[in-house]
Amino acid sequence: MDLFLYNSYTRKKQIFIPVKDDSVTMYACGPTVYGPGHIGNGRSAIVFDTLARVLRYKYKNLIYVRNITDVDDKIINTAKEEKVETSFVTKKFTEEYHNDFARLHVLPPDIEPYATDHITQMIDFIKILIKNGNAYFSESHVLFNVSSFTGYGELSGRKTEDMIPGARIKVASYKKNPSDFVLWKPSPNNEVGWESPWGRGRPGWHLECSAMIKEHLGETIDIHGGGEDLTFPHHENEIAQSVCCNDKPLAKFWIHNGLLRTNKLKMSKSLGNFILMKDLLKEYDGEAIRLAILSSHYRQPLIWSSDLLIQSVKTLNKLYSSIKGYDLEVSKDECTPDKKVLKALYDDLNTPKALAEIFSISKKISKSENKVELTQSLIGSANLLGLLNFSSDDKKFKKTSESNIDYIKDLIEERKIARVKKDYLESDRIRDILIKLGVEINDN
RNA sequence: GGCCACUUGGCGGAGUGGUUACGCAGCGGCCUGCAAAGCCGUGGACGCCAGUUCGAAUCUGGCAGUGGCCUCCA
Repeated sequence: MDLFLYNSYTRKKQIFIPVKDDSVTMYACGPTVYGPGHIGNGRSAIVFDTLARVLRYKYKNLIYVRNITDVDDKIINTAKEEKVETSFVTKKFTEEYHNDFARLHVLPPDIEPYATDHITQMIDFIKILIKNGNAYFSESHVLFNVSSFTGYGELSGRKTEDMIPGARIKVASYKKNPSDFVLWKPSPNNEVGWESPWGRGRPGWHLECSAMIKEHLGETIDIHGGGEDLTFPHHENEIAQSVCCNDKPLAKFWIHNGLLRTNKLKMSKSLGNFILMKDLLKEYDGEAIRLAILSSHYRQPLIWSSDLLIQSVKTLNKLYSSIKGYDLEVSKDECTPDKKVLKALYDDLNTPKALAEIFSISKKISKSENKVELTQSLIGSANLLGLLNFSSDDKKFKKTSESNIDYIKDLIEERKIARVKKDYLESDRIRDILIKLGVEINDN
């Protein structure tokens, strides 16, 4: 079965054929660790994790790289405000991201490079760009000369002359051209920095990805991904740097996930309308959040709401109850994905369609003679989406906070006694309380 | 101003030139002390206006609305 993916670069759905037959390379832009992650960061991680799972299923080898940006002005500013070292900030939030992602059942990437571990590679990268005439030194900065690269703007579909220079950020004096971007910038002695041929300084944002891709995956990779908002300028600049440095295309496929919205507006740190992963995870299980994200196609904008989450919790409970008992008879490696589910996923990661097929298997189980077989197919399919990670005996998918558990257990016990006494008035009263606490009662 | 998306039932959300998507919620039934779950059944939709066509929610054009990007962002 062929895999099709929508390539942002060509704006078409195309058949995916890796550069090397059995080995696939994928790079996704990871977070800048200057603050806690919001659910938009989570969407991106979940989308590329799901794609990685599908690629791993189809191909023998996948090398999936997701970076950590641990040098950046925002990190420096946070450290200043909190009066701590930048390494304290980056360590703290890297850990938070790792925790949040794990609870969303996002598997760790094969390689997770840190920008600060690749300063040498970045300096070498700049040297080549200067030598090739694509970069210049000006007022302690090294800048990429956009006019030296004819392919500039092809990914994002824009021309430099269409853009309004300084529309949001005023044009710096050291730039020859408003579109030029920083490869290296000076650092004062009291800020994080590294020695370089251009003085003590630090790299510009876009450079790390180009340098780390080259280091870990090679000059041309199969898939480069990230949020839609990174298309311009970040990915456009990566292409410019890498193509000019290596004289080869950077990536065969560009994959971008759509942005999350709250009400009408995109969720973003700058607008302040974001929902933190860690806050959401206090109230909902990660699997329900993951289901909520995958219930929409990855390229579509998704309006985030509590209704969506409540629906996901219910749906997940139904899936678990359909395999209740049967899942204990199967081992994970006997579980292979259903053909129709695979077909949906191979069609540009159509997770809503894949979920519809999963529901259809789930519905069949109770009526079927081959309950175990269908359970295997259901679990195998759901696992490919990072769902149904627990056994049906675990109650982890319920929307219940840890602190309530003892109280809930007591209530359930009291209700049992009331029912034995046939005091149904009392048992119904307790059930109402439990329902309000988000606990569903299943008497059989 | 330039460029790019999107618009499907109460809500979420796929897909297709003619036939049930699916999920949640609703309604009717079986089951149950009553519920829930499960099972059976069921109503309800394709932004607006033209065009192409035997037939358009699907293709084409126009319009409207919503959103994104134009050097912070996933």
